[in-house]
Amino acid sequence: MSGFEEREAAWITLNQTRTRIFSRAERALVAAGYPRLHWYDVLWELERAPDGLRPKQLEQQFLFDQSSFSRQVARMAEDGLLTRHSAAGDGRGKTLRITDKGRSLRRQMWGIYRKHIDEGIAEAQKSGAFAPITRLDD
Amino acid sequence: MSGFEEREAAWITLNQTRTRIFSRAERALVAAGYPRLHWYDVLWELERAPDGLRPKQLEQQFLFDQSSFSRQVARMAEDGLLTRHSAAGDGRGKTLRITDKGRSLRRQMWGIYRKHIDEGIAEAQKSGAFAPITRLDD
DNA sequence: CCGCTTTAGATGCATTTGCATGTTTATTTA
DNA sequence: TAAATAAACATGCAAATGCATCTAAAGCGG
Repeated sequence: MSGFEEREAAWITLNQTRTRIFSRAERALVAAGYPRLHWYDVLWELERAPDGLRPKQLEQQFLFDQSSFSRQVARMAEDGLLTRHSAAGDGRGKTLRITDKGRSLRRQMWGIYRKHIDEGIAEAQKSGAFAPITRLDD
Repeated sequence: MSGFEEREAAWITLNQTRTRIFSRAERALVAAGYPRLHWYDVLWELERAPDGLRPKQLEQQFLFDQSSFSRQVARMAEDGLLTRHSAAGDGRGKTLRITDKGRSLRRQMWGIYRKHIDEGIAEAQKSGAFAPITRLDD
């Protein structure tokens, strides 16, 4: 019953659901003049980390490409959304901290993002998209 | 019980699971000298469509950007993975068809892709990642 | 049949990505 | 502890992306 084909069916619905929600949310954010979701994700993690985070930690968590992320962080710093101090006790690294502007932007983006999450997940439930996943669970 | 916070928790695990599987599969594919997964997706849809598909259909299904997809198709055609005939009965459009080379490549990629799907979904089950989704289901 | 609007797809151009590599600092090993 | 190796970011460059726009073919109202 829990053969490979069910795992693949689960993957397909999982992927479709995530793509649908992600695309809609991004379109809505861009249409409203906000940055994209990978910026949001960084702001959110930094907001939850009072002592800041090292770029390396975020790269690994989000599986970002190191060099792309390095430049993304630079752009976010230029926009005043975060700061880069040199890391205490490690002369190679940086410590990233969110700014008030970053916190404020994240909150505004969340209003839009959340709406699409709620709609998209509800929609997926209704269409039974998660059934294969649920079945895998028992 | 089925409040908004559970939907958001479902979204987070959904997204993490898909990112993990996707990234690992892509890395493995690139490391093995194969194209990325958005090429795979196109090959797969074309393989299941004996009469071919219009680019517009694929764009909408995958929520690809139109211009990016137009060029992706051009690259795939250059590589001999698909053909572009002018569409019967519509002078504006094209009909995309997979080639034998495309079919063969898709099958090879599937060997790698499938492994990561199975491992990733199994891993997500074990860690209880789908519990929030399951709970939303009743 | 003729403009007017819409649709399918391509393309110019600026931005972003990702691989490879560079630079600096930390860590390990001989 | 000096030399070799590894780790954390940054950067050069070629390729990919995405927005705006273009072209050509349908579709449509008169």
